[in-house]
Amino acid sequence: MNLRTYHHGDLRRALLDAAVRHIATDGVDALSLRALARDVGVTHAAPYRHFESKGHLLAAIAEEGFQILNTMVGPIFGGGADLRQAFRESGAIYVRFAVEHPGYFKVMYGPTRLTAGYAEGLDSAGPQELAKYEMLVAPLCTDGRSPRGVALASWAMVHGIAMLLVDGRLRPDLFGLADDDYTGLVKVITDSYLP
Amino acid sequence: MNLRTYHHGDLRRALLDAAVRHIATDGVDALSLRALARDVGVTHAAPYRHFESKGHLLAAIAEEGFQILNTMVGPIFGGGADLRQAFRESGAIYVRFAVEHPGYFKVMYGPTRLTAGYAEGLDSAGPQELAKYEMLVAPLCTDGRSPRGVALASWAMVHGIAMLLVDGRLRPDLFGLADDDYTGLVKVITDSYLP
DNA sequence: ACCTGAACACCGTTCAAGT
DNA sequence: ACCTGAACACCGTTCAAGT
Repeated sequence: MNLRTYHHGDLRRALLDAAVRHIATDGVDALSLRALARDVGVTHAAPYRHFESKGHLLAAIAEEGFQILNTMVGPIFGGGADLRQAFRESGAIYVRFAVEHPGYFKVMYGPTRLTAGYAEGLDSAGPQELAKYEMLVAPLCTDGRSPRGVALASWAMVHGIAMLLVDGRLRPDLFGLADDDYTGLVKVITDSYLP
Repeated sequence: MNLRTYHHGDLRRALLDAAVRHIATDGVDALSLRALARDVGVTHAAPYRHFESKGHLLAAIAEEGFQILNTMVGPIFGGGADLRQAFRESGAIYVRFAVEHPGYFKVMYGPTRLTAGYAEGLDSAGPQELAKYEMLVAPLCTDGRSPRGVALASWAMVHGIAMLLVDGRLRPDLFGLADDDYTGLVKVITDSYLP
């Protein structure tokens, strides 16, 4: 928040932070590079010294978001923790990330056209996550169910909840829960379905 | 597609159709009222005789979309059809609607800010669907599972699949299926989870 | 190396004026 | 009743010029 060091120093960082903040409240399609530049105290052309285009800025945000999500989910499966429990917890963390970092989530899982093609590997971000999930869940599938099917079903379920929450289309109080009790929401669905 | 009758006749209809077509291919945030007017062969100010704003245009599209979806899902649960089977089928239809009418789906389930506040009842479109689902699924919950939980879990799952497909983030060929075999994808998850 | 200022081709929206 | 044309305040992007 030290605005003075931003202008000379790390304009790139300042732009990324401001963008994430704007997107969290107003959505990604309302983002304006010019407004961003104004907020950071710089001319509307200055951002182009750090990002080739608006799309490249968004791609950089998506990349950071996936890194953050990975560092949140990674430790869950580490060590000798109960795999069944870890699997449930990973879903809650996915939703928690979405709700607590909507500025990242909306870019990561918005329309692919926003980010794909502007940075390496973002196009396959979905399939990659799915493959990871599949390997993790495989040991739980002792009853003949396909690991890939279970991975897809649980990813879709958790992703659906996250999307509906972030878009303001689902509120925990519909289930008699506190407004910020998204973990409770996740428990509602895991109690119905997850292995 | 009779362009001559559009100009005098039903500009409103022409604008809605053109918008759905544009959104299907380019996404909702790339939609331009001026480009729409150009496509239909009319001045950029003409749409304002039929819609108060871009938001009202989008809200009208969302309303139409929910009507279409309802007429597709409604008959599934009618009559004495097997409820279990109907429940599975309704999920496939939700996904089919999304994939075959992405121009509608992207507006209906895009950021609420796009449509909420521009037309009656759109704000609660999500919760309404959930309540309907809950009533339909209740008779299936003979094992003590909460109908609301089952409704949420299955809605989220199916919605997640639809979102990932429409955003181009999930392709059926990841599962050895044909590129347009979204029904197969739905079967993959129902075989893992649905009651 | 990094930022500015003017410029270009676009937007959404408004409004007087035309038929 | 419905559409036009000019106008306003915005965009994203480019580029010569400044330090």
